[in-house]
Parts: sequence; structure tokens; C-alpha cells
Amino acid sequence: MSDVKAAIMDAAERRMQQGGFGGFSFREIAADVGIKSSSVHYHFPTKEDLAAAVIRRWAEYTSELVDKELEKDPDPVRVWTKAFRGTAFSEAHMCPCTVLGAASQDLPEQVAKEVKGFFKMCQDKLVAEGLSPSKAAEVLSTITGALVIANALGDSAEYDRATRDLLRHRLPAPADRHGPRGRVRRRSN
Amino acid sequence: MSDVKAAIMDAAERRMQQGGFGGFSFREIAADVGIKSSSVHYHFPTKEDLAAAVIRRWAEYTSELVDKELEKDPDPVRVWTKAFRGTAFSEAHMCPCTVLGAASQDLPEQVAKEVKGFFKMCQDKLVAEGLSPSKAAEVLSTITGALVIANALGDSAEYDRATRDLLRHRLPAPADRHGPRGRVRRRSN
DNA sequence: CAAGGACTATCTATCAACAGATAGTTGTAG
DNA sequence: CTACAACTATCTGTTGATAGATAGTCCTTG
Repeated sequence: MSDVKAAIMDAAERRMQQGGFGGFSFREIAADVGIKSSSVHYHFPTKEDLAAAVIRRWAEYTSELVDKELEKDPDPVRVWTKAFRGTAFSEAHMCPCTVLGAASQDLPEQVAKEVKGFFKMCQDKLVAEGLSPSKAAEVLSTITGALVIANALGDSAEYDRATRDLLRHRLPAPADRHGPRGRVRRRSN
Repeated sequence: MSDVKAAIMDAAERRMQQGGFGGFSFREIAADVGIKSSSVHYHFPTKEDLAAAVIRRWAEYTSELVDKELEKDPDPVRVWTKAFRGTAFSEAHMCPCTVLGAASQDLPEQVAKEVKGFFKMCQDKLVAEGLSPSKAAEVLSTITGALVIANALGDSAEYDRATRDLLRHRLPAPADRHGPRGRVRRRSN
């Protein structure tokens, strides 16, 4: 992927994290990157295309990050909580899928589909990692909501407060799924 | 408050639930109500004024609803979960404060302040009802996130899945489980 | 009671700014 | 020569907001 195309997606991602689908325009993106708005159209014909590409990239990155972290820590709840925590304490503070998911009913079809795919991916992975479907839904809801509330209150520390018990009360899955796992310990930090 | 003013707020609320602050225009609101856009400006000089008024009204309504329900059911977790459940299964599916909270960084000052006030009110009430601050933050995060995810997946039942354990593991001191399992929601228009 | 003035609520008309999108042109690298 | 990547210029539509006109209502005051 060309540098410019990636730069466009970076700029779009940053603005989508703050204002959602309506929170960015071709002109703003172009100004961020240092090109003309028509050049953005060259790489992404429509706004829908651009937003969908950004969400898809975010989903792929998240999936890879979680896989990588699971090699170091076997507890999926801890890994996912930490992954979203990274977003809460990042500069933009928000996950673009969460921002768009909240306004999902107002989204173009392709974008809504990608957002749906992101949350489906999160849940499916949590289940594959040993959680029950309802537990997976609960964990994902808690970390997603914590992101929203920390953002609304303008205080990232709120994320830690909301997810404190999540890290405490739970131990890794029952039977082994794939080979011997490392340490299985509680109460870390 | 005049009928028209309330009708304007109703229309704005409905559209904000779907698309957030950028999801409605004066002309759309005017068309919904059956007046001209300049008449909307008469009642609410700026878009910021209108959005802030809608959020404030929602917060007040929610606060009153919860107080009322607490008289019938002493468990705050159950009451709040049920209150948000009403929103998840309502026509618009979303809480406008949640939609705006997710895009909080892109909001006019007054609106962001009102949204912040809503979540602060929720947490303060949960604490006043006996929960620890971190437990209050967790519960609020879970039901807020459940709303977002159910909306993104286009399946209200997802809310129940995500909040199932929330209702299970905690009961009020004097067990008294015969509350009417009725609906909770609001005006329809 | 009647006249005057202020207030309320709506309208028509219009503005400048900005939106997403398209067509056609230019420069450049292989 | 062609394909890519950017450009210039422009279109059409929408946005939030304002100005000014017009009725209707209400309160005061003579």
C-alpha cells in the first residue's frame, strides 16, 4: 500500500475516532495529508469506501495484537482488557468501531457491515479462547462501555476503575485448548 | 413548555439516537414537526442549544424513572439494567447520551457538558444506592457497552446476553422477586 | 371599553460556507 | 505509450444561521 494511501487512512482514522462518520470530510483529510480533496477520491472513490477500509484495518490490527498478546498471557479477559486499555490511554482515546457502532443506524451499508464484523470478531475470539458466549458478550460490553464513559467524562482513569473487577474475579479457561500453557496465576498487575 | 417546543425536542432526540450530533439538521427537524427551519431557530437559537436541551431532558427523565422503579425493586443493578434494557428494545434502540458520549471530543462545549452530567448522575446514583465506586463504574460500563454492541450487531437480544450475569450474581438483602416484568420505555409520538 | 405597545410564534427569502463527487488535465516512471 | 498519481476547476446539494414581514395574543393605561 502506498504511503499516501496509508496516510489518508491514518488521518481518517484519527478523525473518525473523535467524530465518527460525520466527523471528517475529504477536505480535512486532504489538508491533514497535504494533498487535494480530489486526490483522496482517487484512492477512495467514496466516503463509504474510506470509512470501511479504516474499520477493516482496525479490526485486522486488533485481531493480530490480541493473538500476539495471548502468547504472553493466557488469560483472554486480561488480554482484551489490556488491548482496549491501550486505546483508552492513546491520544485519540476511542476505538473508531465503538464510535461508529453507537451511531450504527446512520451508517452507509458497507461501513455498518465492517463495524458489525469487528464486534463479531471480538466475540468469536473470546469464545474460541474459552469463554461462554454470554461471558464473552459481557466482557466485550464492559470494556466497550468503559471506553465510552471514560471518553464522555474526559478521564481515561475511569477505564481502569470500570474494569478493575473484570481482572480480579476470573481465571483462565478450564481445560487446555492447545498445548501446555505458561503460568496460570491470579491477581497480577 | 409549548407543544411545538416539545415536539422539536422529540424529533431531535429521535434523530440524535440514530446519528448523534451530526445526524440531524434544522430542516429535518422542521419537516418532522411540520414547521419551517427558521421556526426551530426561534425556539432553540443554535444547534448546540437544542442538543443540550435534549440531553438534559433525557437525563432528568432517566433519573426520575430510576427513582420510581427503585420503589418497586430495591436492587439498583437490576433497576438500572432494566432501565437501559427498555432503551435497547425501544424503537430507536439507543440512548442519545451514549451516542454522543462516544463522539464526545467532537461536541460543542455545552453538549459535552450535559453528556458528562448524564454519566456522572448515573454513577452518583448507583453509589448512593449502595454500590462501591468501582462497581458502579463497571455496571454502568457494561450496560452502556451492551447498548452499543446490540446496536452495532443489529440485535437487541444481544443486550440480554451481555447483561445476563449482571442480574444473576447479585441479589438484594431481603429476597423479594415478584416485580412486574413489564416494559419500561417512554413516550412514543 | 378601547387604544397602544410589547411579546410570541410563525412565515418567506436569503446568505456564506462547506459537503461529496466528477471531469478533464498534467507530470512522471517504467 | 501507458499506467499511476496527483492536480485544477467545477457541479449540485445541504448546512446553520440571519433578516425582515406578518399575524395573533396579552398587558397596560387612559
